[in-house]
Amino acid sequence: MDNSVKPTPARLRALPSWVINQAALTANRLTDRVFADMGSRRYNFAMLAALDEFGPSSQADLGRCTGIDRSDVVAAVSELVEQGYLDRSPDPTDGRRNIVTLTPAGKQHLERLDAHLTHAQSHLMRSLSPAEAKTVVELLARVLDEH
Amino acid sequence: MDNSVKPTPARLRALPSWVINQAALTANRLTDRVFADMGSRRYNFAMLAALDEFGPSSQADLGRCTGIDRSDVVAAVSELVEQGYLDRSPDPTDGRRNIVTLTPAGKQHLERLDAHLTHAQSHLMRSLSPAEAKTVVELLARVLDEH
DNA sequence: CAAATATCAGCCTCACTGAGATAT
DNA sequence: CATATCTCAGTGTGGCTGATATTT
Repeated sequence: MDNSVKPTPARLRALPSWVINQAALTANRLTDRVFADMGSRRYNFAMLAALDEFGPSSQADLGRCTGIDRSDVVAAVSELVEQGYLDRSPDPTDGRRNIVTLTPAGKQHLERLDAHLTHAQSHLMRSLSPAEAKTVVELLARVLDEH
Repeated sequence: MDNSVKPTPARLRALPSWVINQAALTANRLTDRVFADMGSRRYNFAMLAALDEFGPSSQADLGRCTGIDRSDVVAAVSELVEQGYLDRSPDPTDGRRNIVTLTPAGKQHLERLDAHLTHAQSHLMRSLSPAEAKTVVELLARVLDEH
């Protein structure tokens, strides 16, 4: 055994799954701090973003388009309703559903979060050119589309 | 509210942290299943890979080069010792340290894991050309180097 | 009847913190 | 004395499962 400083093992560095996971850890550390500073969470932001883009939706739809589990959607929506950022009411045309709606305060909160998040992204990707950052997003998006 | 199938919100699709995190979830689902099938875990593989590449090491060194927390290294090494894949013995030259060594069975196990992992990687990245997959790994590696 | 929705209770792993005992 | 290592106990979250009640 020697005492020299050791780099990341080559077997790990060459493994897409490992590199992607380490990058996700770094990304989550940065963004979760932003969310915590603003009294929110990743899932909450995803709910707000979906409702802003698609308008009032059922919880099941919210879960499907964000990839968040049905059970976690319940918790995130409940928290956002308590904070006054969402309204939740039964769907008059389908008794199984709730209709979730973005409030004006929710829209404001979304924009605040978005601004801070944008800043965190450029910090995260600061070692890449804008074109390279775009490449990463596009290639990973293609990976996601196939799974 | 409409009932059409909704895609991922644009605000999320454009967020590097979100895309990277979703890719990591996909990658971890695939690899963790491989590990589970072979009675192992991500952290265990990282320990084996580091010891194979650098030779006998202290637990602190293992944690540093893999990015795994000191406390989780203890657990992973203990499990691997129980399975007969590692030896752990006190460092005669430094009473604070353990020297962790890969056993022949551990080396064998590493190679088995590696083979199955390689297969899982090509499944994960199947929508990208080899060159594109390499690009993703290289760009994300640069992101990691800066954090 | 089968399928979809919302909710709840609980699980497991990962990532991490803090503190202690020991050694340098 | 300050620093480094190993260990243990415990925390929090994220992601997920299973069951239930209700409705379509």
